Amino acid sequence: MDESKIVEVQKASQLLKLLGDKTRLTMMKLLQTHDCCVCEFVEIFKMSQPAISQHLRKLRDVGLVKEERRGQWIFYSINNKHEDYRFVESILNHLPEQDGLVDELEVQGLRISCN
Amino acid sequence: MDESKIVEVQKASQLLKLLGDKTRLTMMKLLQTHDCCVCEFVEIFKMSQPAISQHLRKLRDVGLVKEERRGQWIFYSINNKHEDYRFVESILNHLPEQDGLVDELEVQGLRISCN
DNA sequence: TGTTTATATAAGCATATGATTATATAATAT
DNA sequence: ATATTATATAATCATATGCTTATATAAACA
Repeated sequence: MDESKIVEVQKASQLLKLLGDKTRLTMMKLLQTHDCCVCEFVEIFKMSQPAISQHLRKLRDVGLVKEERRGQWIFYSINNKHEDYRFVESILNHLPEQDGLVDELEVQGLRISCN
Repeated sequence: MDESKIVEVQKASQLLKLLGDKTRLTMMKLLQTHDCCVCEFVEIFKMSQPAISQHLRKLRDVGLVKEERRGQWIFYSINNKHEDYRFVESILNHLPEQDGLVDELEVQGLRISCN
């Protein structure tokens, strides 16, 4: 009752279903602190490139993430302008940091950075 | 980061998947304020009794709800002792009250009350 | 220009999900 | 004891989901 922003049940269940997948939920948590490109996700999740692309598409289709080309890579980032961003954020804030996953990439020299 | 209780991603995604269904999410929101029996849900959701029973079973299987027999009815209630109750609660708190659904039952004389 | 690299999309497939119908169980009412 | 009422479970089925493989696209590079 005290929560800042009200989300209609229909909308909320749609968002929860999207987040109700381990891969996508981890992606979102990661994106809270790091923009990532597709190939980084492929490494992190040890999952095929199409599989990753398809998860990102679902997140993008509802506007939870944005894509932006940087050089030869396409980077994904959290869309904090999303109408229900506060709702999503409050969920992600209950999850443990996933920075370790990105750190591993760094160690392996697989982290993409193009600023 | 400021959220009280940390939920592992695996566990969180499982819970979110459960809540990522309009019927179950509404059930949980309703149960925040009213214990309900199966036949009330059947009326509220205009859904078959087995369909309702199966949704409740999923919620019960992960311990989000408890069941208790009262006379000829079996009432369901929120299990606020659930390990991740705070997490779930914080989600439900973003949703609009669903009391109207129970009020309708009352009007139709279909509200079950046995105290 | 042609090749490589990064990503997206399409088609196909196995499994998961949510509903239905039919039936079982268990308490209540007659 | 039997019938009724409330609920659960099982079997079935259509649709959704998430992955794979194959292919398209589009920028970067030689």
